[in-house]
Amino acid sequence: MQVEATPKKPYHHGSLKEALVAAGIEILDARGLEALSLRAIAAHVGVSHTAPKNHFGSLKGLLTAIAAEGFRRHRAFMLDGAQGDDPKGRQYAAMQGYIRFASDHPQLFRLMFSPALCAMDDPELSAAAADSYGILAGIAKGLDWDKSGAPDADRRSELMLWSLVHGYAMLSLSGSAQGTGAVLNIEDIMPDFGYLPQPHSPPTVT
Amino acid sequence: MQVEATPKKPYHHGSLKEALVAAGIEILDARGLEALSLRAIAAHVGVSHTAPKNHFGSLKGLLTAIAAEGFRRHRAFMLDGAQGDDPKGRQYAAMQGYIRFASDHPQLFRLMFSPALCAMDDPELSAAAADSYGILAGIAKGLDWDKSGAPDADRRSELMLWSLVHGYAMLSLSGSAQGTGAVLNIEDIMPDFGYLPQPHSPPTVT
DNA sequence: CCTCCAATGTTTCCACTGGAAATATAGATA
DNA sequence: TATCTATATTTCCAGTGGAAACATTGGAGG
Repeated sequence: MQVEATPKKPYHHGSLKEALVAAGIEILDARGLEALSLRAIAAHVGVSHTAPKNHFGSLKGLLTAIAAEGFRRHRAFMLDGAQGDDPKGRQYAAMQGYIRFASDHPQLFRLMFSPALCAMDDPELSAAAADSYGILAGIAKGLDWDKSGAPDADRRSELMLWSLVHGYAMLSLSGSAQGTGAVLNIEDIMPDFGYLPQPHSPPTVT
Repeated sequence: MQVEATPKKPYHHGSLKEALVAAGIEILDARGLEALSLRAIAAHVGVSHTAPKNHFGSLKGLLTAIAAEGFRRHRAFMLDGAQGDDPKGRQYAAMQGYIRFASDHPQLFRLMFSPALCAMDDPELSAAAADSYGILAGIAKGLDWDKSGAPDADRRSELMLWSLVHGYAMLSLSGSAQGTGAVLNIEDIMPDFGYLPQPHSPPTVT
């Protein structure tokens, strides 16, 4: 080897872990789940396909980290616009954020709930998921849907709300629901929610 | 296992199409989605891995046919036990059947709603899915959840019910819901459904 | 009856995948 | 300075789905 005209690329990337997760989400949004191969992600960062193993162990480990980041952004979507004075307005914005995240990042959303692709029991992933769920649980408490007075009424209200919203999002992504292509709206499944907030732009998630 | 006692295996299978779908569902139930390869299905039937192409075009075509059969069995689960006199009892049994199918055949259920794996616009698949959805729509009409009097109130009631049940099933399969491992119960998300039918055995689906 | 044809399977190949193992590099530490 | 360790590369391998050429068979027409 003789002349190295171009400045040499450092052997060590420096922040490969974060770069791989970011690259994965980019590929996911741009080319979908089928394009999300270990080699594709590595190439996107300019690294060999075995480099991720040092940081994530396996492809599943990397996908798990991507899903965890997905939950953090998911949470950001729910919090976005949910900062007003009106409690009901905040609830509406959060629920709408849940749905909007699913329709804006369908592939990432599916990954986040695919136990075949990521390790659901991973500490980082379950922590991020729990943070996201916490917002939803707060809203459910406000709604007070299960009036049975049972000791687990709160938990059941949460589960009802979560099932309703999650099912709506999933069915839309599956192309099974009739509203395919249309903009998802929380009022489609909660007509008595009865609150129309101002339109807003997506949150800036880094 | 199709152990044939006769010495000579015929060159032509005779009913490869049906056999492949059946084999696919068996593998799905026994070893999960990751084991469901074209080669595995073909080997299970005792045929080369390129034979399915004549009948299904590609792996996606085969998976689509498997999903369609899944919807037919899904419908059978909802109809099972929904033959009594009491309308509310029939409704309960059908909803519980929806959930029971998901927990009995989680991998098949996921496949049925995975647009990345099967062609949702396939005529056979969408017809089977529509048949299944029809039962749910009938129940929604009976519930009359959307009392807004809007012209699309029926469709919205259907969507609400479907979202609720589907979301509950999906979250449980994802391992995200708290009731992981527990037997799914429709009353967990519909506490006011207020009807407890007799226990029954799964339907015999062929 | 025979011939040819179209349907159905097989063989062989190829590009691609994730992972294992040995090796190279470079920053940190003694 | 010498080594150690984390990080990244290279090379290999079994497995995947699909394309293409070939083989087998049952059936439709002469």
